[in-house]
Amino acid sequence: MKTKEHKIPEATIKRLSTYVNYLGRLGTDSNPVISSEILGESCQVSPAQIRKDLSYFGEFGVRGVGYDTKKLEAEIKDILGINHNWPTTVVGVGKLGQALLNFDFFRNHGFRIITAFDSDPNKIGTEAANGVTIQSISNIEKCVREEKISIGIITTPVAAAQDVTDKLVDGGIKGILNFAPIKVKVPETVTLRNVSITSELDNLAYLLTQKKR
Amino acid sequence: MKTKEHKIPEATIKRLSTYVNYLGRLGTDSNPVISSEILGESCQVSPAQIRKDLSYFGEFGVRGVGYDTKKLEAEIKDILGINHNWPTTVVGVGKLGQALLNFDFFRNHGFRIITAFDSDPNKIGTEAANGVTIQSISNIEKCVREEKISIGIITTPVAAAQDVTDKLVDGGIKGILNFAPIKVKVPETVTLRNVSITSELDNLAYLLTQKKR
DNA sequence: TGGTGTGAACAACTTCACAGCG
DNA sequence: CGCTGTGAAGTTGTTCACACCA
Repeated sequence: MKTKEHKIPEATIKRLSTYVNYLGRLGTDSNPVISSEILGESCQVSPAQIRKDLSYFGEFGVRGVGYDTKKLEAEIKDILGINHNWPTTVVGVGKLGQALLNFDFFRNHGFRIITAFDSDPNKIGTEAANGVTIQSISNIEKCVREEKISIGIITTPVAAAQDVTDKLVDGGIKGILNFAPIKVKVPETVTLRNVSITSELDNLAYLLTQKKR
Repeated sequence: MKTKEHKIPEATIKRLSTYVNYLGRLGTDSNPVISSEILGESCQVSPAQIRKDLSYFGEFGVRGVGYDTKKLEAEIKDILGINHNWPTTVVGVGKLGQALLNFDFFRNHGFRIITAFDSDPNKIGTEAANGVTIQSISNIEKCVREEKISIGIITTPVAAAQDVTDKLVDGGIKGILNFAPIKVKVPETVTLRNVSITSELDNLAYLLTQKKR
């Protein structure tokens, strides 16, 4: 993979994720080769956009033919870095946390959930899912450091979000995916992404309101 | 509210959601007025961006002073259309569906969850949360039509997603928020938003990989 | 004086159109 | 011939800088 010097649009990364997701679901035997047109139809992206997205990272296709399905999937996984095994933790074992802990996706996409944390004494010590035992929030820093956990997923209530963020950071976490509907603060060295379910709903409400007017 | 003719960037809507979220959490008594600079700090958005975002919809501030906190919150809610009571349903009562059913956010933001659907006979007829009873997937079309449900939230596995989408559409649904990691298809008349948790994780993996290289 | 509102400059992203090559 | 790869054109979104006004 030859990464070119250009800055890559964030939207491109998002789409690469869509592509690899679709390619993975495709029966590779029946579809050994795929064109940007066909892939674009499934992913609802224009063929030109797909080719441009891929061109940031190299030349993966064959002119006049298309892309080798299996090879393309592997290339994109390599680009995204989801062929590693990122040691991951989930902080906050409410319903959303449990949903993530049971989410098949992780196993297939290079994330290995090592541990989970919660503040509820009734949950601590019990098994959350797949052999993952719930530990006390107060162990976060120590555990993140010792187990060399790279990624922390925050699914706590708003009130606890900044506190557990700080603990993860103190333990030396590399990246955080935050589901709590508040923008937590992290030092420059830590990569942060906020997922805002609320803003998705607000956006939907806006679009529906527009249609009415 | 005077909506101007300009097309509004989607990113603007996303930010408005952030602003209103923050304003709602603010003690309005202690902060009757807020400037774009202060608001921007909390929301991690530039002051100019905030003023531009708001300017698409009208003039809400006072020069030399700032914005009336409470009034601004109300204005943005009006813009987004989250001061209505959108009749909403959740399809798929797994862990994620349960998380949403118990999510306080809905009550405060103009979404009223009326019903929930699942295919599991053991769940049908039981109470999911807050007086919401789980019904069979086969009732979707009839129920959506009779209860005039506007918004459907899909939290089923991938395999069921398109099928329940079609049922919602047949019932006359207005908008869909899809959490299943597949791009479902809807007619032009239905507003669709896909939330991709997987792509958020992929994006985080990408950013971490970049940092390493 | 101080913070808003906004046209104009700038930057980022997408689409187009076609050259290039199997 | 057909589909990729890619500069160039077009479009969309953000930042700047300052007029404006309580």
